[in-house]
Amino acid sequence: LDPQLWHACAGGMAQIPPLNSNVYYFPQGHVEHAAKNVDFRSFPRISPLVPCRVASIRYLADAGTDEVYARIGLVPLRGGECEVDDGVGLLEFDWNGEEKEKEKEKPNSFAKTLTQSDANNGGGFSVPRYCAETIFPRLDYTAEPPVQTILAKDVHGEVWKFRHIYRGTPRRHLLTTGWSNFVNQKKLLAGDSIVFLRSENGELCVGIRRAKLGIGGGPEVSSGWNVGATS
Amino acid sequence: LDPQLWHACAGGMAQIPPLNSNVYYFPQGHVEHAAKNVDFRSFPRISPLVPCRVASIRYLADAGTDEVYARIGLVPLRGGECEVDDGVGLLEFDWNGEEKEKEKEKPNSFAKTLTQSDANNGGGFSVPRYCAETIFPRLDYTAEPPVQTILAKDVHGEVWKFRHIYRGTPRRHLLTTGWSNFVNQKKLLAGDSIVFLRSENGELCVGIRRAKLGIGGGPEVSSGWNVGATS
DNA sequence: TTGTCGGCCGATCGCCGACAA
DNA sequence: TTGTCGGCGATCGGCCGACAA
Repeated sequence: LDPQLWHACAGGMAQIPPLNSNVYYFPQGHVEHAAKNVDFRSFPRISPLVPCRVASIRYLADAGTDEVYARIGLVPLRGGECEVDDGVGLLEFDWNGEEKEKEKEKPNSFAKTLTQSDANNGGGFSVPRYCAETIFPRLDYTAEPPVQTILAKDVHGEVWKFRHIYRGTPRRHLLTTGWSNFVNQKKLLAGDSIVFLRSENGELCVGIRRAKLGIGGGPEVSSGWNVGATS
Repeated sequence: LDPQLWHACAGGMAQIPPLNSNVYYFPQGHVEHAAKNVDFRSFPRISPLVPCRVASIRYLADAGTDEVYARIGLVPLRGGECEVDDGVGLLEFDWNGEEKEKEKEKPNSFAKTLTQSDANNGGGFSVPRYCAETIFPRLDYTAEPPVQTILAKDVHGEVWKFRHIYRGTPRRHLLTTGWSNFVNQKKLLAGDSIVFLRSENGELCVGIRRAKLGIGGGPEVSSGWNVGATS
């Protein structure tokens, strides 16, 4: 999976530490993410934070939901080499809420949260002008109406086809034919987000972010780690 | 699962030995049914047929495909008690091909292989007259046209609703509303069979037989059991 | 008796501009 | 600029009798 598309899908709040950098590994956070109701009192000898070196990073996407995640290989560090590089050790996703795209100069991706009209069966997708003009291929505005076919690769490399038209009064950009099929196949709902990315080789890519995550995301879980402080 | 419906779905070719009867267990046939390419040369000590007593029988149906199967508990017999009751020891299914319903006096089930028109999307189901008159609830032929609602339980106990009408010139029995939904939900194809059964308590039941079995059914597999004879 | 076909009618899909937030 | 709505034409699902195997 292209790291560029991966980061566009994950959003700016998801930070991945550089390869070979030194980070802290938090077993509690890891286990709370992976499973519920693990009782750490059974493992009293585990250190709450473990200095590690980032040995490998794999950018992945769930085959069913398209949700992106990373598999990071960590090697524990021995005694003296415990200097951690920066404060970005904790892998945490928190891209919910309206995202402010604070890209530097060349924003090559755009995310939009689907409205009811976007997700409604039988409807089209209202393309924000900024997205159509900076991310999509150039449209021939001299035609009447201006129309083109958009091809976009998803995180699995599958290509999706959309009809992109500029019409209506006032004029606006819309995705029509192909859109409802995409919504149905990906099981998108109002509130989910769609990401368009123009990759470095000029290819258009498409990713999604679910409003409701496939796993986890529930209310806080007590792992028994700090029960002494709360009881 | 009702054994009556089970046998109607399995067809007359599927024989199940009586409880507590004595049978031969064939490990080779069993393993060839369960897995492919098991090399029996690794287990040269296994006897090719094992006298057993039938300790339990469970009539089951696959949750996904509705295909019926039986789980038979066998207890190996010691030395002297090896008298096998009859020749029905090998559990084998072979219901393919047009089945001849050679029921004795009270045929309470009927099977039909779906035609292209039956399975075609948007079409109905042409009910053979014999099935409509002997299995279905009595239809009021004085109405114009004669119509009734059919309720039928499948192997999971789920109830399906069909509109049964007697119309056309010449007159014939048809299932219309509800039929295409049944075909789609069960993923039926032309060549598959449908079984209607009137159970002892008068309930109507419906089962299916797939033309292509969910598992197995492929070409012959060499298990290495008799390699000496073939090489 | 029953399998297949074309007709036909109603429901749904999906593209459209109007309008307003 | 863009979200939602009603309109409406095209398509599809599904019920029908005609006809023939």
